[in-house]
Formats: sequence, C-alpha cells, structure tokens
Amino acid sequence: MANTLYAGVPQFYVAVDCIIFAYENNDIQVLLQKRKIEPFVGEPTLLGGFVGAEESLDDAAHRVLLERTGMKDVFLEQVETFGEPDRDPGGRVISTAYYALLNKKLHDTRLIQKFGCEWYSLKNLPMLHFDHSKMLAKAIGILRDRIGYSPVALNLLPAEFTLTQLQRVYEGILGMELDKRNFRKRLKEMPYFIETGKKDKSFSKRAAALYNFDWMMYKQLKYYHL
Amino acid sequence: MANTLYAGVPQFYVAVDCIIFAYENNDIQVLLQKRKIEPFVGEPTLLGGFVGAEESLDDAAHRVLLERTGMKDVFLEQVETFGEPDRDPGGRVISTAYYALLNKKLHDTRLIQKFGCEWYSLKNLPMLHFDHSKMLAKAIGILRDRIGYSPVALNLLPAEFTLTQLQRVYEGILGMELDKRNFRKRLKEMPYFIETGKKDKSFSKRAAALYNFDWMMYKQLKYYHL
DNA sequence: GGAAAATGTGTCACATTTACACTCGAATAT
DNA sequence: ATATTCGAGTGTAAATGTGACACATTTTCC
Repeated sequence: MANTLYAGVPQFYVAVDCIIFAYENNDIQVLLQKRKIEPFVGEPTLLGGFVGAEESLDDAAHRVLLERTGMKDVFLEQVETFGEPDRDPGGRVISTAYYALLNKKLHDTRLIQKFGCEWYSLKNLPMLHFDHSKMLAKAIGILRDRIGYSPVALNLLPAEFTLTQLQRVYEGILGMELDKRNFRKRLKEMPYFIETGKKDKSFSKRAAALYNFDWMMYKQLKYYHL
Repeated sequence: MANTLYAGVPQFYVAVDCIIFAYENNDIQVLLQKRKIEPFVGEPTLLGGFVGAEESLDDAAHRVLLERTGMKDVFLEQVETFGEPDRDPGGRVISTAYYALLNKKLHDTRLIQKFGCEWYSLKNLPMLHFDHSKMLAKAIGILRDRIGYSPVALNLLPAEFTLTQLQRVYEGILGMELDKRNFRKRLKEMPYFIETGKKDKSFSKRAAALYNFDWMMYKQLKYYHL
C-alpha cells in the first residue's frame, strides 16, 4: 500500500467524459458513441474513460480523444465535475466533463466507426442517460459564452478558412443568424486575421478569400492589453 | 466488494477545497486554515475535506462549510477540478474546488478559531502550497466574471444593505474603484432592488437608505427574458 | 455654528451596436 | 453568347450603451 497517510478514507473511480464538437456543412455536430455495457447498451453516450493511476484528468481526456478519433493536440477545456453518488449505477464514479473542438477533416473516420461513434447535429440531439444531457448542456453553455471573447471556435476549422465559414461556425454554436456585414466589420478590426491571398472556390462560384489566424500575434496583443 | 463491474480500474481519494469569501470593512476576505498535517504544518491552506462514500461533491463542500463556519445554505459554486498525479504528496487525491460567498456576520467565530482558521484580505494573500494558489486565482477570476451578470455578490451582505456597501463589495472583488453615480444608475433600472424605507446610520453621519433584493422577482424576470 | 463625512442626484460626449441593400465575379444553363 | 444563379463582398445612419464628471444634502462632532 502506497498511501497509508489517508487510511480509512473512501476511494472512488474517476472518469472523464468528452463532449466533442465539430463543424461540417453549416452545422455543429457532437460525437457520440454506442454504449457497449449495461445498462443502456446500444444507446448513444458521451465518449468517456477511466482516469489512469498515474494520469492527470487533462491527460485522460486527451487520451480518450486520441484513442477514439486518432487526433492529438485537440483543444480541450474542463466543463464541470459530476459526483452524485448514484450517477452511475455501475459503481461510485466521479466524472469530469470536458469539451473538445476539433477539425473534422483531420479525424480518423475508420477509428470512430470501429468504436461505434457517430456524429449528431446540435439541432437534433438525442436524450442521453445518466447525467450526460446535463454535461452536454453545460458544455454548450460554456462554448457559447467562450466564443464571445475568445477565438476558440477556430479550432473547428482548417488553418485556412473563409469568413463565411467562420460565420457559420458562430451561427451554429449560438443557434442564431448573424449579420454578415457586422460580423466581417468586427473581424477587420482584429489584426491577427490574416488574408492569405489564396482563394477557395469549393463553396461558391465566385471564389472566397482564405484567411488564417495568427495565434502568436493574438497572444501577444492579449498579454499586452492586460 | 460492491463494485465488481469496474474491477481492476484504479481508485482515487476525492476531496473538495473551499475558497470562502466574505466582506468586512470595505474589504473582501478569504478564510484560510492552519494546516495540521505534514508537509507544510502550520501554513495557511484552503479549507478542504474528503468526500464521503455516499456523499455528492456539493454535499461535501456544504459539509465542510458547516463544520468549519457553522453555516448552512451558503452560496457555493464549483470552480474546477484538479487532478495532477503529484498534486498531493500524501496520495493520489483528486480535488474539486468550490468558492463560497457568505455573510460574515452570521458565521461562528469560535468555531473557526477552534479549527485554526483566519481571515485574509484579498489584497494581501499569502502564498499557498500544492495547487491551492491556482485554485484561489481561478475562483477570483470566476467571481469577477460572475458579478458582471449575476447578483451573487449579495450573498456577502446582510438581507438589508446600503448601496454604498454593495458598491464596496463590487470594488473589492474587481480590485478597482467604480463611479458612484453610474453604479447607482444601473441599480435603479433593476426593479428587484427594493428600498425598504429603513435607514442605516452605523456607517455614516447622514443615514443611508437600506435596500433588499427580491430574489423571486429576479428569477421570474430572468426566466421571462429567456 | 462651522467643519467633517458620507449620502444622493443628472447630463453630455463618446463609443458601441444594430439594421439594412446592392454590386461583383464566376459558373451554369439555355 | 447571353442570361441566370449563387455566394462574396462592401458602408452608412440611427439607436443604444458607457463613462466622465460636480455639487447640494443631512447629520455628527467639536
């Protein structure tokens, strides 16, 4: 026994559950997995996993992402920890929810199929068991809030993107339409949105300008303005 | 063994740590406790406790509050969960941080003395061991954000309060001075700040009007405006 | 009765936010 | 080759919100 110091103190299973967001076809989506164990076998569930003995919570969430989607360095942020005694009928499990924002083009579609994962539109989410619907709702709330003052939504797009794509991402997250001119006006005031000079024709007849985001400049300006 | 389902999965100690805020003399304060076990015996530490086998995280935080301050029904909100493998040298402990806002007049001063607790001004906080300084910093950040769109700061004041007191609470939390007229102008637009008709002379020569906050009206209006 | 200390009140300049409609360029169909 | 279609791209005016600012009032204390 390594821990004699806290002898007698109860111990718990600790898990992470990931709310994985992606963007495709003007639509924000969430990745859910068919549950493999009782109860609720076959029903969609958040992607979760137990935390390893020598693993941090963040590492566990990154590991779950890597195992299921094949992606490293995915944007992850903690949502909240859920610890009701009866939240999981299989045992006393504390679960920390994370949300992830990933570029759907870079994920491994075979891997997610192998795990029985499927993308669901934010507009048409199924009911989830346990407290997973609460986790999901909280994650959406945090994300909606976050994009108001942080450029995290860019994690849902390729490095080069059009302004219309970015607007669609915001609209999908917020669940409302935005005014094109006002949206673009605000971006123009931010010097870290860089026009690459390239054009994208795949979404329109008239080509749209491709931009990228200068994260270095963003961080420096943000730091400076503290 | 109750849990055969997750056999072989590692288990962890689970704790809560509370960042307890109060207001007194134009000053926001945090309650810290002298640590009783090695390492760092005698140093100030956040008020923490292990979660019981049949207890939720929220319940554990409320219990810690009750044990140490004698207060029930204290405002509590989860901050973040910390789970680095080496965060506590005494064992593998996951800890969920909570912040609490309480009316200092109602707490049991003898009880906190018995536990070796002391109030520290936000303006003059000591360094804390483990990840407790991170927890504290995060809690302050969340609180600063929260008071911008929620009346939680009222939990730091008695049911009847003057507008100057409330302004001092905001100033203490934000760490900056606010304009009196603009502050009061905004409150006047909110119908759930009710003038009681009573006056308070204890803080000024000219008496100040006492207000209370109609939580019912607040919730109803908020709900309605969704 | 005068000084000190905190309460309480309104306006104006400026910045921010919102609403709104047409031309441009390229592909496609006739 | 011409017309049609579709998304890209652009500016202005009105409304709203925010921030700065100064003095009279009431009571206590000396």
